[in-house]
Amino acid sequence: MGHAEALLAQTIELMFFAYRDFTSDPDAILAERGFGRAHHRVLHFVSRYPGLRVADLLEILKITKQSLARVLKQLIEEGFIEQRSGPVDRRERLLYTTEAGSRLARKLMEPQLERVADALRAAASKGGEAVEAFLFAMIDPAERGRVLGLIGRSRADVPADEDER
Amino acid sequence: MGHAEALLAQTIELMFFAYRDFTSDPDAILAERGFGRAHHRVLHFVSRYPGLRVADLLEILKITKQSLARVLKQLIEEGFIEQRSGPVDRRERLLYTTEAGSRLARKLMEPQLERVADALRAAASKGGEAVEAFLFAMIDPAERGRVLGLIGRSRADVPADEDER
DNA sequence: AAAATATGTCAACATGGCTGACATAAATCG
DNA sequence: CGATTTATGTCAGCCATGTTGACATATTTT
Repeated sequence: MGHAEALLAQTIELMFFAYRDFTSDPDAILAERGFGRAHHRVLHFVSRYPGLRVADLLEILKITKQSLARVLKQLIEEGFIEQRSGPVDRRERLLYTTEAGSRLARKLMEPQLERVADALRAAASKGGEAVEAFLFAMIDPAERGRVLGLIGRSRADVPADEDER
Repeated sequence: MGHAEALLAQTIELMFFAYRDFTSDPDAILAERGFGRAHHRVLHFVSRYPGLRVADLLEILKITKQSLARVLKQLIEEGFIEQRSGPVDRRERLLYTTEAGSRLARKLMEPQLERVADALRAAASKGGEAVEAFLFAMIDPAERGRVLGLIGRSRADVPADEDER
């Protein structure tokens, strides 16, 4: 594996780690309510884009109607999302969050906002290295040493000045 | 939601889209062999970090021993990964890819390498906007219009000059 | 010799993907 | 108008992959 490719492979791994930790905060909150990550995704997009149709959600999430129906049904039954018929095309069911839904969506997004804000701040000054710095900073602070330790095992040119910020 | 926060929320969504598509290429290859994403993760890390212990994998993947054992067992039985006892501590089982395992890991990584390389190229010149450009470029080209269309619905300051590269 | 550690294994369960078939209502087309 | 297409819902059932908790074994450490 060449030098350039090793850098790319590292970025692949940073993607994994960043996403792993990016989802961990909301997961913890969801578990308290008996919801899962699938509920979060639906609630998030409906909250951010009110009036979304079922078909829109299917395209966004890239899941099947059945998978979506399961979680959407629960969110509706438990009063987090409500539907209205499309004013022009009455076959469409437009999705909106209820007051409770908005609150939960907000609560779930909060730790992610903070994580992303921190990561962007860490990446801002870095110019060309902005991306790696960003993804690295997305990883739990407590986990960064471990990730560096692992990544450092395969190669030399790790952003070692980046640790434990 | 303030202006700055809307930008952050967009980045959260880009993280989702980028990861969604980042995993889609290997998923398709894995499906042919009856493997899933979990197999990929194990194979990838063992391939990149030969001699990894089971405990290391557990920490990296943040899954339980049982979840790991299931897929690891299959990878070993089907001849993609082999174990050797630790030379110093014989309780440890050090994991290595076989020749077939290396080939598969390589094949799975290839589309991701390409995607990341493209995305980094797209982000390189962008300075402060490097991160968004990177994540955006991680999304399937065919999907970018849809994502822009969606994201454009909530806000104005979208990187609209970024589309269909 | 006892305790701690690394790993494996079992049973059981939950979530969230999937397929394929079929139903309904509404819109659109010829 | 009648036929077709579209948007959505729903059912049964399957599979992958996450979970817990208990327990077994070999090996190392104390």
